[in-house]
Amino acid sequence: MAGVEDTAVRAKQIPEAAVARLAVYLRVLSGMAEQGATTVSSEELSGSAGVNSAKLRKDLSYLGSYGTRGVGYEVQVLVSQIERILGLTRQHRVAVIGIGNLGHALANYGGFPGRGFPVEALFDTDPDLVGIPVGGIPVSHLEDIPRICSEREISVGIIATPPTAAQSVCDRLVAGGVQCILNFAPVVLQVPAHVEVRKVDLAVELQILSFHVARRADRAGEAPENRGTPGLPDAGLPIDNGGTGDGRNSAGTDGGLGMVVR
Amino acid sequence: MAGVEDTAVRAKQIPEAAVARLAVYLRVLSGMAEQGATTVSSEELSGSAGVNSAKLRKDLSYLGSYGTRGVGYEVQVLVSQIERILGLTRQHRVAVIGIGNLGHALANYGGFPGRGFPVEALFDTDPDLVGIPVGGIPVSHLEDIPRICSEREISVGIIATPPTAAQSVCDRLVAGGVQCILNFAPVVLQVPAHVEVRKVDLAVELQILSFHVARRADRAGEAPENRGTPGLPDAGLPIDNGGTGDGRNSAGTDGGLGMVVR
DNA sequence: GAGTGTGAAACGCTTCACAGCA
DNA sequence: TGCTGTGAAGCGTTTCACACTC
Repeated sequence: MAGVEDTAVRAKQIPEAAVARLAVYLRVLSGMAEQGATTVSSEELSGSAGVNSAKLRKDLSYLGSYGTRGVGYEVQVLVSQIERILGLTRQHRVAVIGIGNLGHALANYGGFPGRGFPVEALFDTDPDLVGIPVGGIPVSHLEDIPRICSEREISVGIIATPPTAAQSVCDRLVAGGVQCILNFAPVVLQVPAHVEVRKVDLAVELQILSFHVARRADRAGEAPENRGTPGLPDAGLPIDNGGTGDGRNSAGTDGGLGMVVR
Repeated sequence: MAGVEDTAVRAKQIPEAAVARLAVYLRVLSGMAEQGATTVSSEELSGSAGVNSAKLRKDLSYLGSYGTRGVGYEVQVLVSQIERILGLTRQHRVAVIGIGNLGHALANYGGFPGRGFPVEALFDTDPDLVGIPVGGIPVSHLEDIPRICSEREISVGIIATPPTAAQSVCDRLVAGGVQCILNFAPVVLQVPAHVEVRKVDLAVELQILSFHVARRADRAGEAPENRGTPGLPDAGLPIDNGGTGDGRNSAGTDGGLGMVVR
């Protein structure tokens, strides 16, 4: 597989972490361009993007050398180069599966970020929804996922169903030729190697935050800087973990964020 | 800051990456417990969580030694230990700011994942919304964020507003004593050091996926396995961890999902 | 002088492989 | 025998510091 001959040799294998940041730089740069800026320094751009300048320069260096020493970078040039690397010069048709609260929000975008991610198909199981247009696109049934995705050349699937439905939806997306999946359901999806999955998990995010609060509380012994408001350590009630049972969730209808609660 | 700080006295300093996975293990374990499982091996648990067993064992070792050689781990014990480490034994009151599509979805949870994250306040600027209850809680005006958060002892703020409002909302949350912020708006927030921020950015996620598709297309020169009709190697095995309640989420549109578009 | 581009050091996370205990 | 717990090796990412260019 070596092949590397593609584009001029430059496939240097950009670190995954850098790819995520490039997307952020792109947004900041677009904002700057809109306000008329034509050049930026690494210091300036990194400040707005929330990283340090060394990291920013390293990241940009993966694109090639597009800066001018003593001056900075040309905003337009960076925008184009980042779009090129991220593959944003072509369209990626999107399908949203699970038209609950979250799915609705996604479908209503109409067309995603600037350019590049038009929503072209919606799916749900609910008979009351099938056939009805949401954000201009009629909702289809889950069973038609393979056919429709194939016909419309969908390349990205966004799963916003309850967790129990997620794997089967995923399988159908794969059968329909979808290569990328953004999964909002709290389940670890099983996919063939050629499919890329990214997961967004609200519960996990909240729990990570919780961890940090807890850590902070521990070492709060003598934190000098406090913010005026009291705060109260709030001892916290134990939530009786004993029971554990929590069971919840079942599949709802609303295909929504994954938690079911009700 | 280079300083050594009080070198870890008690805290073994669990790697950030491990913390995120612990939350996943917790969900899987809760599901197993619900189905009556009392013990698991690292092989089993890691399989369901989508990681390899060595990593799982290493992660669990940060909690202490709770396994039994030759046997495995007791599900209940792991659940309790992970909850302890993640600080889930106490409540973290949540406020949602920006009641658009996404905000609504979040507010309607009613109470978050299983236990621990009750939504106690909602905010928006829209006069038509202020005063109206959503998911049982009346919407308040952004101006009251500091007072209300302080009164209700909110510790987590979820920002689901349009990007332009995000920083000012953030400042008010900080003024109200909020320590953790989950940001759905596509902006890099500026916060004091004692506040923890996590960001969920739909646009970035899609662009990362786009990058991978592009890379893949490049080296598709002679990929033997193509997707013809992918038949799927059958991925499906039962994961069924589904059950546990937790949740998920994300994105919002109007409120912010983040992409700006032009 | 100002600011980029980058090798090399430092750091943190992951993987390996095996000792140790039930 | 079976599986956990963990030191140590391996790797990817971040940071440093400075040569180089405008």
